[in-house]
Amino acid sequence: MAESSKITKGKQAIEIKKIESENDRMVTFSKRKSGIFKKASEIATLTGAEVGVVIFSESGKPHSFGNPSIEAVSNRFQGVNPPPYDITSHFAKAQRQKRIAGLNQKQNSLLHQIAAEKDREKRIKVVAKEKKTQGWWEAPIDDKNVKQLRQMEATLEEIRKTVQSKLDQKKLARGGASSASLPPVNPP
Amino acid sequence: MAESSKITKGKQAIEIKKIESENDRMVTFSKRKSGIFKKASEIATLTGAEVGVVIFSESGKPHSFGNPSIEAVSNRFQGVNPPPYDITSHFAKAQRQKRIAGLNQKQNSLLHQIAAEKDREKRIKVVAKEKKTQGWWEAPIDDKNVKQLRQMEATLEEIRKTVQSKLDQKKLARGGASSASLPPVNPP
DNA sequence: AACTATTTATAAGA
DNA sequence: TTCTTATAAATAGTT
Repeated sequence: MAESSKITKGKQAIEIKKIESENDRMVTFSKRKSGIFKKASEIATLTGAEVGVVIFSESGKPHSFGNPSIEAVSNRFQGVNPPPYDITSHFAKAQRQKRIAGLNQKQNSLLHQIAAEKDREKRIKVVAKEKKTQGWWEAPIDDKNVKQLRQMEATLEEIRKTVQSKLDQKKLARGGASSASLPPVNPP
Repeated sequence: MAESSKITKGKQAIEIKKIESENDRMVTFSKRKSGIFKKASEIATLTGAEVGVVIFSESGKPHSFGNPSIEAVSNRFQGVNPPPYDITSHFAKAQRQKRIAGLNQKQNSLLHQIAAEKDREKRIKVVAKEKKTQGWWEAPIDDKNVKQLRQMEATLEEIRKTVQSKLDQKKLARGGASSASLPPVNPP
């Protein structure tokens, strides 16, 4: 057939090196992330393996996938994993009540900690800006630390939301592999 | 050409469900594991992401891949990623390496800890079934969130220490009205 | 482990 | 973001 009859060039081989265009980079990230998560899911199903994948996008946003692999690496960030255990017994119910109470405590604790960490981040920034006079005996501070803190905050925030959600529902529905990605957290 | 001239059937679509034959399962595991690691490597290079993958084969053996390294990714998650930039002082560099070495010694790779945790988890479940009078923090049977929270708390605590250390060194204690030290984390 | 014949993933484009 | 198309890449079945 004539070349001109082709609608698109279709997939072309690309060199495996950082994609220059930021937009293309993000598109590729999104597509390939899905691909990897799918593959991870498949190897788990096909071979009975347990899999955990964590990807920090360039912006520092965490994306993860975990197969039902009990808790292992499982969606610790997203917390979308449901416990498929029956809670029919009277005893189990009581047990659950206890746990919820515990989560409530932790909820408060988490909020407090998040706030505290954010406050510390600010102070780190200040210190970093004034580090001109830093002496050799002082531990260097750089932007990397701030970035890491943000990641931790984002992760914490996601877990917090999950916990909050459970508290709101007051129930642990089963469901399984919901979407692996989620609408992450507020950037600075 | 005649169909019979084909040497093999080539790749055939398969259903995504556990492969019955143990041998086939292992072969598939091996092939797909390689595929996933390759994909993980590529997304990291192409998009500048950081990736960590852990796969527990059916036999329980952990296989991991990480870019920059599985340790780096998991350490980053724990907030102790070594920041290798703009070092103005030769001595500061050494000093920091010291500190990082210390932290690394105290903290094992998160992902590998999880590997070890798998076994413990099973035992906990067994115990939980027999002793149903435990508190929620004792990880009763189906709670994944508690574990997540505890992990996060531990991580936070590490970051806190690091940050606190830096602040102390900076003598930037500031009338620190903000949160005191967050201590509890672990219930009696 | 190597080899095909196909299926699957995905780069480009819309 | 989601869909389509053409093609590159991965891999199931075989040797």
